[in-house]
Amino acid sequence: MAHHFVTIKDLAKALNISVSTVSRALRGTYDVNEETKEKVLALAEELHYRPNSNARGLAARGSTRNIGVILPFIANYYCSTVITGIQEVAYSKGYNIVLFVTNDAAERELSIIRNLSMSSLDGFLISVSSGTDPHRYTEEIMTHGIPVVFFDRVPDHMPASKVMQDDYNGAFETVEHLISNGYRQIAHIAGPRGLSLTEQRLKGYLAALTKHRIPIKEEWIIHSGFSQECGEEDTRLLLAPEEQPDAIFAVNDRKAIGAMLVLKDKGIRIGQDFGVAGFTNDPMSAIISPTLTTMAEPAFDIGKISCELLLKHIAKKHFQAEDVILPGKLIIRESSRRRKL
Amino acid sequence: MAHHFVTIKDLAKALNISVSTVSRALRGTYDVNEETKEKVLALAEELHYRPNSNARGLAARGSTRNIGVILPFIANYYCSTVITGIQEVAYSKGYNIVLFVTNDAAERELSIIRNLSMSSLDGFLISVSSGTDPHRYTEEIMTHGIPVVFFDRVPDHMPASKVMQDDYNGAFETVEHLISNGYRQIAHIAGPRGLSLTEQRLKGYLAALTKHRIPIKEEWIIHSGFSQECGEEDTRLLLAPEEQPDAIFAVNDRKAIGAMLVLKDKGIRIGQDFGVAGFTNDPMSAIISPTLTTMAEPAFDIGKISCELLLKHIAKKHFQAEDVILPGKLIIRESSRRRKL
DNA sequence: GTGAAAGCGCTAACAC
DNA sequence: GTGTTAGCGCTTTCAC
Repeated sequence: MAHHFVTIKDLAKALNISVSTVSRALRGTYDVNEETKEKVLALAEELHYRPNSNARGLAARGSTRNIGVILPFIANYYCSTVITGIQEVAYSKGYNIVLFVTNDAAERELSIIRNLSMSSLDGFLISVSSGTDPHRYTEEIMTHGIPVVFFDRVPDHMPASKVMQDDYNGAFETVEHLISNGYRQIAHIAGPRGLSLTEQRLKGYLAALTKHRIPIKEEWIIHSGFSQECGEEDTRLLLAPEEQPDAIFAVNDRKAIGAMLVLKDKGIRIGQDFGVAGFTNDPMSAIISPTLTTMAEPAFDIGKISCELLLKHIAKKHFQAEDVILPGKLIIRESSRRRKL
Repeated sequence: MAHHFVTIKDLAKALNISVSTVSRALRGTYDVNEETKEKVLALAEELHYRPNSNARGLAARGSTRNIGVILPFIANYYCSTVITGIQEVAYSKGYNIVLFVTNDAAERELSIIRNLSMSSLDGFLISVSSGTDPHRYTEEIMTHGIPVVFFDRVPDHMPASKVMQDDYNGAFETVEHLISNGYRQIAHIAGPRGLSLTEQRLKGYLAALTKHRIPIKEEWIIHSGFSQECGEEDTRLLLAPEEQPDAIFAVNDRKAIGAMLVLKDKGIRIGQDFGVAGFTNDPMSAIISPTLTTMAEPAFDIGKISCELLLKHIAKKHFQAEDVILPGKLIIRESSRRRKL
């Protein structure tokens, strides 16, 4: 399979000029005769010349046009939409994306990072896994001076750019919406502890209750994973005691849907008797019946902007870390529309 | 940013041996003194040595440990699950995946392939886009002798390995299930023409009708895209004329869900009055009410097996193209359970 | 404006 | 079993 690709040497030989001129012409460096340049480009086109990115990356630590994306999952609406956004920008700028999935496991995440061939990647887009010790990143990646942008699940106290949705205000607005629709006993089924996203949404929830002078009940705040099953379990726990909530604000739509399934199973009328609101705007939320009120996250834009920011960092050697916070949008649906009281 | 990574030269110098010995020790070639080998490995570990994959790929056309994955979308259940399967195998074998998304547009697909730096990828996993001319692939990729495995959306008459679900039998079984539950006027909302997946599911549908001596009505077979909106449109078209079907077999779950939304909107009782069945087993199908009967596709396994096959091809120079067809599993839910007649 | 040549980090003959 | 050396394809001084 020792197939020979066209190289700049081939072009140089055919045109009877030197490889360096070909190289310069190909990359559009200015001090090249317009005429030779065009000849080179034409021949390259004709012969289907493709630069060898290994050689390019190797020579003088040049750009490899590859960026690494490290995230916990891909098989869910939010993550795959973020990647679509990343991909859109990367494609338009001629970058390839190299995908690493951690399965939300800290060890796997670390092993991936440890075994990374940094030299072949120009930068990283990272969404950290749940139990991660983010300071490992400083050690492992950032000491190499490779640009990193964190998105969605960002670590605290990290001198790197971050792109995220407005978790705090999103939660605040959603809970306030529940309150304004007459629900008072609002529980929160939260994400895993230690994730800033979990913390911020919890804070938003607490702030909304406080603002409306609704007492906070610790036992109505349950931390667990992000899955639908976790949502189901949390909800069963909430419904077990004598005193029950009359609404649930879930950290994401999958958990909200889990909650709804349990509520429906118990014959509780969602909307009328019990309010439910989620976070994400997963297409499922518009399919389930009753439809689910949710704080829509700008997933595509998170991906797009993260990638743009990273590319900016890659372009200029000494960049300033930047934080970008994108607003969400409350989508009001049936699950929170209490019948006139 | 001119950061210096540890190289084999550094290791060689520190150990006072030659680079070739280091190189051999690192890759576990056998004719190396056990003792020196261990010393090298220990030092490499200590100094956090990482092989430079550019150099590796460049030198003697060695393996780059990168595989390219080209597919139409990622933001849906099926595709993202396939990628998860691919990723699982790639990770365990030390391969990276480089992702290319065509947005199901033939021009973009072609442009991606045209601009690929083949030299940095050891092989390709491809699911073709809708309007594609698959013979372009022969020309563009396969002439280079790079291993390719097609999955899910595979082109016909291509001398390459293919991994797919059993579309024909899956459709056949699903339609037969509808028939056995008393539905007789079964329409098919199909995928875009020209895709083997579309053709096979259509053939399965036709075969089931034929077997049960149910006349085929051309006007009850509608081709369009794969989206939920397409499902809605197709269904409106089907319900417009005087004579209407009493069941719909959809090429995928998103279209089936689109159909259900229209049916529900018209007050038609799904299950009792009208049967619906899909294909995929998207989690949505278990969420929608009534729940959707569907032919579950082995998405994760499609990814896993495709990747294993590709890696096998990469390992042995002269491989035989292989076809793998994975069975689906009918998941019977409420949308096809006709009340006792 | 262009060419010659060095070298990026690694592998694979080829010697010994 | 180990060292020497010649590239892989490209970029980039440094001459001219």
